[in-house]
Amino acid sequence: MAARENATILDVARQAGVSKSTVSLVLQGSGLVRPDTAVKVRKAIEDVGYVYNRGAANLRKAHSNVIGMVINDLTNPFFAELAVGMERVFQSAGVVPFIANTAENPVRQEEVLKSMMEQGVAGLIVSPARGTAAEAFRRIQQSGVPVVLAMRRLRDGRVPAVVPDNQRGAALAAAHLIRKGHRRLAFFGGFSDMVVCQERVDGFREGCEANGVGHEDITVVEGETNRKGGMACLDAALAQPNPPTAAVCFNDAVAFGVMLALRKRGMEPGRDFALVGFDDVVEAQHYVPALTSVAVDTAGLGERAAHSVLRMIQTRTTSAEDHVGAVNLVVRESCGPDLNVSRMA
Amino acid sequence: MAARENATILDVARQAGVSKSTVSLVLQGSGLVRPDTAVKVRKAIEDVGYVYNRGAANLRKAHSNVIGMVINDLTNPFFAELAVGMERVFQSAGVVPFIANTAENPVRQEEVLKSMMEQGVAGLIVSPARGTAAEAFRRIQQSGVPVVLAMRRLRDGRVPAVVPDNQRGAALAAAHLIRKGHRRLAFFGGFSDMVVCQERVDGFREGCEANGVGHEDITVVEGETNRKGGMACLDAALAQPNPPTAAVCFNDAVAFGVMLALRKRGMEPGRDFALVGFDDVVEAQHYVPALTSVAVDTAGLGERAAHSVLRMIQTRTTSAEDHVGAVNLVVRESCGPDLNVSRMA
DNA sequence: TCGCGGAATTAGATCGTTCCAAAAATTCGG
DNA sequence: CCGAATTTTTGGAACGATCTAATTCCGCGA
Repeated sequence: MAARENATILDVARQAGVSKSTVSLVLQGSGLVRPDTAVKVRKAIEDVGYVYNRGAANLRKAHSNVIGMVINDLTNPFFAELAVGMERVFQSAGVVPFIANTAENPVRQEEVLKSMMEQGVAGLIVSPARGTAAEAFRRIQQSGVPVVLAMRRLRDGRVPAVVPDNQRGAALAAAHLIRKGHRRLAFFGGFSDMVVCQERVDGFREGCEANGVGHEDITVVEGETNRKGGMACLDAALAQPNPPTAAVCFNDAVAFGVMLALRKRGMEPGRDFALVGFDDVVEAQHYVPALTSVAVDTAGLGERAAHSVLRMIQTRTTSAEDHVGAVNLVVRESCGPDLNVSRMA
Repeated sequence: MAARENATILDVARQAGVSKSTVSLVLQGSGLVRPDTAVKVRKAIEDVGYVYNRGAANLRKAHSNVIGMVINDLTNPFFAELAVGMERVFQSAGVVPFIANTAENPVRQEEVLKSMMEQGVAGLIVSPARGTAAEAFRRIQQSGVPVVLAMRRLRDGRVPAVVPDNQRGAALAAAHLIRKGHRRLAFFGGFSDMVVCQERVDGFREGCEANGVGHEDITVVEGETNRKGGMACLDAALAQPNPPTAAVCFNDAVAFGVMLALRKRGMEPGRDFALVGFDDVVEAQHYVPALTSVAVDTAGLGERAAHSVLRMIQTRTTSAEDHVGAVNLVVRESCGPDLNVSRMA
């Protein structure tokens, strides 16, 4: 009755008048125990206020029911959404996801990963911090814990990843801007040491070339992948002799930053400068003007990643296929109406 | 050398040529072991690729180094920020925070809490889902695990909470609108069964009365605490015979929703309808028009809550003082210029 | 050389669970 | 009513750490 300080399986056994083994059996829902005994045990569990000690259990069990989600920036709604997608899958698999934030800091990430390993996670989903070396995961994989990267790939591709089709997305965006009549384009945000960024820039270049915009009319401005970075990019780009009239942004946050910077200069996004974002976060459709963006189905990718780890855990392997998610351009208002038609490709 | 499948303290001991006890001592940084032995052991740890098994350790240790953070809506940037504030504190205390999301669902919350308890958390910080009963925490507190509520208080105040001064915040907001010349005010969003909401509505009423706006000129519209809820609230309010000209919103998300709904009707936020938000999320300053909002120092509250749990863990108590954080009104553009003084209510 | 005291190390019990093999209880056919 | 077959239940040995008390080292003064 009176919930003891820390009741164990033994206390439950005593209370129910059975052996600890029987209690254990009931706990894992084994069909071996007679129904009325099970009922008795469950009642005893209630009565003594027993809480299962997973730590002790994991000592014997092959693997735990926790999966670690290590995310590089929880404050970006984009990643929060990714997390939510994964949670959905895990929940129905009886797995508990523990989320941790690395704040884009590789050192912190190292600590967090260590912690998760110590905690005995069955698998890991990681959206790696900028500057993460593949090395960081070798150890983990070696000890048999499956790792799946989400949203960001590593240069050394030994770690399976679930990512959107960055290249195609950026190409679509570039093509759209050119179709609108723009001839001098820029890519804003990200750093060349991030694989995602490289992919997007590559796609952007590809989209430009394919539509008749040459190397000399392209500017790539590196910068942080948040609002502040976006503002800086715009300033840098407009300071050039022959400034671009439109930009594909590394992500929506950068695009929002660019909008801000434009307004600050008395320019109107969409009319005086065209913008395409990337990720299509919820905010994109609510901004004024609504942001044209490359939609990547974040939650879907999250689910996919979750399924991947689950399968890897089951099959006891640490390798898996990469998965590249489809993207599509959601056209809204941030690229304005078509520029005049007199221009030819 | 070759990292074994799962090296234990014993393997390390063997490798270093000492006993497991010595290794254990080194692991917890005891000064009892001779420095060169410690070095030898640490090398062995590296060599065999040992990972500490916290589950096993917790079996003997008084309490673990994990603290659970249970959050009701991770996709709200507001809560993400709260989480980040807490993490900062925990990190420097050598504690690892595990975050879980309840998606505002009490059932899910129950599961998550159970999981955390099973995992042997040393403490919990919870931003409770709507409709949480104090009952949910009785068990947990009884078994000696400290719980601190963040941002939301429960009706039955047995659980210590760290919350902003909701009442004062709402009063400030109301006063501001009245000072701007508004005479018919509304409160948008939230439900009367949430304590936070009650507090804010109370403060709103108080602010109105104190500034000469009477009961009959006040409308309170309940609704979800997100964009969608905000849109619904505006529609409901404007459908009234003598509609309000300004509103205090339950939070910024609601305010953003109201802005959207206004635009949809061809009305301009700030000019045709004044708005004050609550929470002052980062987006608030970036919207057009920038949102006037009640700033609550989210990260600060997070830190405060974190410190609270830490202290409770140390002193082995499950009770603590509530803490009410200061608020202040950040005036931006969403309330427009002062209305002209000639008009009367 | 011996004994002594403090520093460093260690054996062994223990934490709360799972799993195995074996024991006990039950069912059933003859 | 017996024994075989089957269903339930159970004791005891793990799992990988910590902790306590005991043991071994080591330098040093007598």
